[in-house]
Amino acid sequence: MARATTTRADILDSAVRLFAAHGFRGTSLQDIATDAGCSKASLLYHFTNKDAILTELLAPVGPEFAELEGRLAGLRGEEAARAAVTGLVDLSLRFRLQVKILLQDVDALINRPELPDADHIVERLTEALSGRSDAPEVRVWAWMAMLGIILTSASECVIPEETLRAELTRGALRTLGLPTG
Amino acid sequence: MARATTTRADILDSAVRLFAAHGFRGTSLQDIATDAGCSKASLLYHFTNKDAILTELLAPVGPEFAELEGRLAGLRGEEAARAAVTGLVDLSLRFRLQVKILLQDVDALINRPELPDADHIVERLTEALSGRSDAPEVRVWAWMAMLGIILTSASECVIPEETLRAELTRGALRTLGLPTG
DNA sequence: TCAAATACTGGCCGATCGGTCAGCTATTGT
DNA sequence: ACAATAGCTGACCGATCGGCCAGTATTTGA
Repeated sequence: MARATTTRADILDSAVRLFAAHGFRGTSLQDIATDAGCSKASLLYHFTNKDAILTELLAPVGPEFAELEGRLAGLRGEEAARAAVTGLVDLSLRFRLQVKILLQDVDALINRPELPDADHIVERLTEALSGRSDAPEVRVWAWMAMLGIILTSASECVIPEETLRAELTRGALRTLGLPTG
Repeated sequence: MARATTTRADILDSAVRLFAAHGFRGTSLQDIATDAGCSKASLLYHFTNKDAILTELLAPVGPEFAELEGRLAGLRGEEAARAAVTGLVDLSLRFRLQVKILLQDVDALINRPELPDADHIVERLTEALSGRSDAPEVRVWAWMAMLGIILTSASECVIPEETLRAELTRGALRTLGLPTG
């Protein structure tokens, strides 16, 4: 076997960063190839097509979620909520670039000059963020919120991993009304 | 002036629906023209380019937000939070297709088979959704959450306007820990 | 009645997209 | 030493994209 000067791993590394930065549709095969230092044709030697690259990037997330669900299956109440927070923060940190991909196109649109800086209004909402709800909308709410945390943290990679993990866990627990132990 | 058989309003109506359904990048000028029943060249007679269509669609949102901010400027505490909820729900309903545009690409990616159905995990998070935080992440959190509400409600347009408005307002107030009076 | 202006269109353009293919190169096992 | 093969590439393909333009039809005000 000839030495692989440009490996699959290099391609995946370039792809996940570019997808996270410019979105899936906003990243061309040529962009990835240039970043990885190889030709576009080399990409399609290692992967059947562009979509297969994204598929491989997202593939590990599914089983990890399934495993977390399994760990939560036997738990109830506060213990379950605490384990869910810990597990989700851990997953979000390990797959933070993947999560960023999901939010990239939102980023691109939300930063358009026609749209307002929503901070001032949201500030007032968060002044008294609390309450309880089992309405179906809130599940989407909570899911998007978790993604929102990662969106913020993903661009602050200078923060040490462990510090970030502790901060996120503490913030999530506090927001859920659980003791931050 | 010749009679406008295909007006600017028709084009904008087609565009906002298609952008909301398939995203900005996922909608071509030809798609819009076909839906509006005119030629692609006619689009570019009424609008300087594709981006100008999106710009015009998003344009009214900014001033409305600014006006809401002005109304909130003199308020404090619970009164401010309540007015913010009412105003945001109202804005979200009036511009629900615009908001859907922002979330469309998230939709496309989040429904990939490699990704898990996050409902089971999020269920446990929402079991005890409460708490309080003034961390900077939470502003993004709250903003994404508000978008999440709309994402859910936008696909349920069969619900009467007033019912939806009341439900959203009540849910938001309850989640903020304010009396739903 | 008739130029002027508006509304609109088919056809075309260059650029870029994802993807294919024949062939080159370097390393491998024998 | 030498096929075999993995890794990689330049060149090219058809499709599609946003955008341009000359030209046509319709309605207008004078």
